[in-house]
Amino acid sequence: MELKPLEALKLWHDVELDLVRDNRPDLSLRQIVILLTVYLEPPPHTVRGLAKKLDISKPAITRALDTMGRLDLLKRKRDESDKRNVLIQRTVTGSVYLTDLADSIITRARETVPLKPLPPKAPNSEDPTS
Amino acid sequence: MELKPLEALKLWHDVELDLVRDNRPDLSLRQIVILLTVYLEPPPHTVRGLAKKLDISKPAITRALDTMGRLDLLKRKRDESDKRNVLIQRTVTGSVYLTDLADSIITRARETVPLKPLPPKAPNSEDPTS
DNA sequence: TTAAGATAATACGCAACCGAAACGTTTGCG
DNA sequence: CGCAAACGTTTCGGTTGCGTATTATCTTAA
Repeated sequence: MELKPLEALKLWHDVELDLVRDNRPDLSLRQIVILLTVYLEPPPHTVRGLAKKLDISKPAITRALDTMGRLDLLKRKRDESDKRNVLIQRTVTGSVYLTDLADSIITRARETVPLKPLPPKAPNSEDPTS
Repeated sequence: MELKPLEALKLWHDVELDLVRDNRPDLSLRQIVILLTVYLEPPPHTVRGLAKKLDISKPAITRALDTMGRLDLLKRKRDESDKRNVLIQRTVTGSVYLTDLADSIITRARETVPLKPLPPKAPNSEDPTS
């Protein structure tokens, strides 16, 4: 995928503006990273594993799980085979949240970075982002 | 630009992971939106204008300017023609911050969403994102 | 000149977050 | 069995953020 700097920043801006404006719960950067990791990478996910992978302290993970658990974006489950562990699991609400996020990214990407219609030289009259 | 849902989320995840891991100042979503708006849209920018455009309360804008001003990501300047206004201006540090962000987005986009090398059927052994 | 309006900043109370350290529970090794 | 290690949570002190309401400053119109 090819992307110019101004296009990249505009895409970022537009998507984050969607996040800020909608009444989606106001997640912090770290929380979103945790949420995405749980949904994108294969289970199992533990507090310690996430802390290590994301370079975030364990208490910060715990607090993020508290908050996002309250929002029903993900849930905890005790590991029965080793009761010291807590397994972090996905929820329907969380899936919906991320589906909406993906929609926003895709839509904004389409608006911001038009597919080039013809390969060699498009007869475009604009050169907005050099 | 074409993007599949899982690609979009992975891109988002990877870039935010860069943000979380690097020692870049820990800006909130709203702060980043403000920063991007100031750098992407034409001046002048005022507190009231940003508050209205982004649908954020004025005190929240003021606080964000305090924080990001301390970080030298942008700066305030009194409007001499109407001293009630405060004009928000760019800084070198802020430009560097956003250049780094753009780099991260572009790099991650290249990793995550490879340009299709041959149109009909590439001899790829993987099908990670359906 | 004075009153009304506009603008940004501040005060206040509250909630969430942070890292470091301490804690309770569970496991597993000696 | 007993004790150290592993794991997640909680506590602690401090910082930052939020929205509402208020304040200080500046402009403009009567």
